[in-house]
Amino acid sequence: MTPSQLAATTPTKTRNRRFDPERRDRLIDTALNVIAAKGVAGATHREIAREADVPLGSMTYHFANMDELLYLAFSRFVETCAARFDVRMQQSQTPEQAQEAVVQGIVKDYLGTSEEMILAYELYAVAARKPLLREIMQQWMEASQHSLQRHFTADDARIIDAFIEGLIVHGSLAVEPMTEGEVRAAVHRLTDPLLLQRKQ
Amino acid sequence: MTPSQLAATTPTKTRNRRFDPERRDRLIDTALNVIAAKGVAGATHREIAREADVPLGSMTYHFANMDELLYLAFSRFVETCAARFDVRMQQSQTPEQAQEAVVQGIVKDYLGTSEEMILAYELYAVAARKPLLREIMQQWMEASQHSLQRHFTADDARIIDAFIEGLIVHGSLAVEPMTEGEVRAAVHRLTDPLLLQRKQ
Amino acid sequence: MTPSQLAATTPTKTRNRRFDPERRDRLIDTALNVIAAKGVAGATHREIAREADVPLGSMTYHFANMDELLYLAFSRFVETCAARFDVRMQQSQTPEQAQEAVVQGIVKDYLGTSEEMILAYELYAVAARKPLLREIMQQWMEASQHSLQRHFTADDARIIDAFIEGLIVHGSLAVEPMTEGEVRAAVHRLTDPLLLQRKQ
Amino acid sequence: MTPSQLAATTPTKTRNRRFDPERRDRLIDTALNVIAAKGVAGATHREIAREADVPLGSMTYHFANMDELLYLAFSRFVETCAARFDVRMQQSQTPEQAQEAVVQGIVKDYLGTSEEMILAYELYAVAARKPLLREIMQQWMEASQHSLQRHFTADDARIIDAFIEGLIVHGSLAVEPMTEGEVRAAVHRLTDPLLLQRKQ
DNA sequence: AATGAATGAGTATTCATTCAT
DNA sequence: TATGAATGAATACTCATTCAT
Repeated sequence: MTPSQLAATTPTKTRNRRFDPERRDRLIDTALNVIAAKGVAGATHREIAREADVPLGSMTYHFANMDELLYLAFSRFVETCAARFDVRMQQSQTPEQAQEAVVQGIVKDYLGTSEEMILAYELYAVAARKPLLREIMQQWMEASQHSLQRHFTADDARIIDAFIEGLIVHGSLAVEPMTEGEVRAAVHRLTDPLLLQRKQ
Repeated sequence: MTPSQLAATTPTKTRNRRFDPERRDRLIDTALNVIAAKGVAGATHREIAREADVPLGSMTYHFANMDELLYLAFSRFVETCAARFDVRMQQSQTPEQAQEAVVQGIVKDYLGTSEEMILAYELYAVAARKPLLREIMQQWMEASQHSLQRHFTADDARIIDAFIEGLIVHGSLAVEPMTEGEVRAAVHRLTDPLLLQRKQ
Repeated sequence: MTPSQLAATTPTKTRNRRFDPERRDRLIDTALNVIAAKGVAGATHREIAREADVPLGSMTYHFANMDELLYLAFSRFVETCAARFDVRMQQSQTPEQAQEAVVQGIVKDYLGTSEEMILAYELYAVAARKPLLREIMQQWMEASQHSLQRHFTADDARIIDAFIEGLIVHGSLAVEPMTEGEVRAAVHRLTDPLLLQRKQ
Repeated sequence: MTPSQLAATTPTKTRNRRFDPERRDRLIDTALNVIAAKGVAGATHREIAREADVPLGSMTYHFANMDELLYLAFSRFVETCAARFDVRMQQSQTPEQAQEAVVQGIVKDYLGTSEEMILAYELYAVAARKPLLREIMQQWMEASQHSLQRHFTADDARIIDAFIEGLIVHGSLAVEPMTEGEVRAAVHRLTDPLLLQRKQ
């Protein structure tokens, strides 16, 4: 067998890329992608390194251990989601716009892309077991309710937030996903009476 | 002292336990316990076998592979939950009793024991990735809505079911878990208007 | 989950077939098929039992161990091959017919079906390591040379037999398999001079 | 006695042998030895690692999977055999020397050492089933015929090569191995007529 | 600062064989 | 007599992490 033939069997080395200042950052994004694709269980150092085209040793150089990386990845995910929802709330002026923003938040941000939902479920599961990640989950809820409090009372915000949660879960795992119309009807049923007595 | 006598003196090694007709069934229960304790990722053949005090080879004798075991375990979990909820609904006579049964279902069956919640989250996460387990999730939803339809229209049942889902998730992962009073208030806010126009 | 759904996951039991007098015989044939399909290494009790639709316990009931089964299977294979070749030689009257019978034996019996060749290679490999199976190999050679001695001297028979062997191996593993014409030319080149001085 | 002194007294555990730059290469050789000793089926990661005094994890670090290792091992084997035969052919000047080189190649290189034959049989068997290894087999044949074409026409080379193959198989598996004299007689019977009309 | 090599613990799964029924 | 249940040893392979360079 000639050396060139041998090379076909062994993975080709495409590297020697020493300078890569944003690698750490890029690895966190890659980690999220891998979690979405294969779950937390499938998000191994090896898999993430391969996906990011980075040497394996680089993983533990940048992150003390997997838990740290998970923490960073899910933090970023939650921040992104929370910020996006806050923009929707912030841009709403009237109560009716706020209602519709909730509907759009559910339909556009979650029901559309299964990737977001998968990440959320992975976070639920892991948060139930690891306190560090549970904190992230709680920050998300607080941020979410904070956004809702731009238009609703604290108590109502909590209820609405829970409702959003439920609609998303149901909407994504049900045999036939909820339509935008169904989501809108559900949101209205809960929030219409609230609007009458809303925060002034 | 004959060898057999000697064996009697030696600390019982729990072996030679050849006949064990309900082992398969017991293993499914053990699997659920292990999933609750360590997650799907931690529910390995070894761990379940150790917990059930059964030789490792016994696992793959009884279950073709891990997915089959997961399927059986989560099926049992879902059946138990669905049956319990159906009893609550069935025992309710008036709409007001049905409302309260929903509240009790949330508070007693889920918020009380974190184990049930953890199992649910694990199921969400794994259902989002494996079609076989997604089916279970969907059967659960259908069963749940079927129970609710004893007292509510199909459309309302779907909304209420989603709301229950959200209250449970929020209730269990929030910094301070929801109290029974808060849950009751939330349920009433959604279902009170429904009762007026309810199924006759 | 209903029982019927569960059955889909667990292998269906198609049995309770107690009376099966030729089972042992059938198992030997099945073993040969499995060896041809998956090699000696892939011919496990489980695989053969599955292929023959027979309970696993039946394997060790009929055969003391795998070596015995291998012995019986390869014996049958060799007997079949040897008998077939002997018929070819026996039916040849003239030296020219014997020559052509050799050609046909190579082309029709081996080069055509890769299954026979695979079984032969598996036998070579295993015979080189296990004395019991080496005996079978030697019986085959003797039978083969005995058949050839109907038309050639003992010394020539041995040479011709080796040549047949080589043509078969080359013919079956080469990039482009030998054609019937090439085989005929090769056989003639070796045996034509022999015919002149042949056994009278 | 300090712990470190204690360690010095304990029998060397051959560990902490971190740096071993030619390990991969050595493992390929060890693999060949194990295949020769126990067959492809017996050439397990564990066995090869033990034989090479290397930790088990080292095997899958160096080779993506067993097939890759088999490929590399048999490639090396075939290269060695082919090179050795080519030297014999290259060193022959006259046709008569070439004839004798063929004889010596058979007798010295194969009939003498059963290890080489066993490796060849294992390769046949595995080549019949795995396309990747079949390629190796074909490269071997091509190399072999290329060497023969230093002295014979392409057509004759193919026939002679097949004949060599058969003589080796027969010679090694027969009840009483062929003698050098018998091999020489056989080779002469086939090649003498060829020499008269040989390549000029 | 960065990484290729290395490793021990662990993974699901397969297996020949035993044995109580 | 025949077999389903059982099991300990073994298999290929993956992994997070360590560490010498």
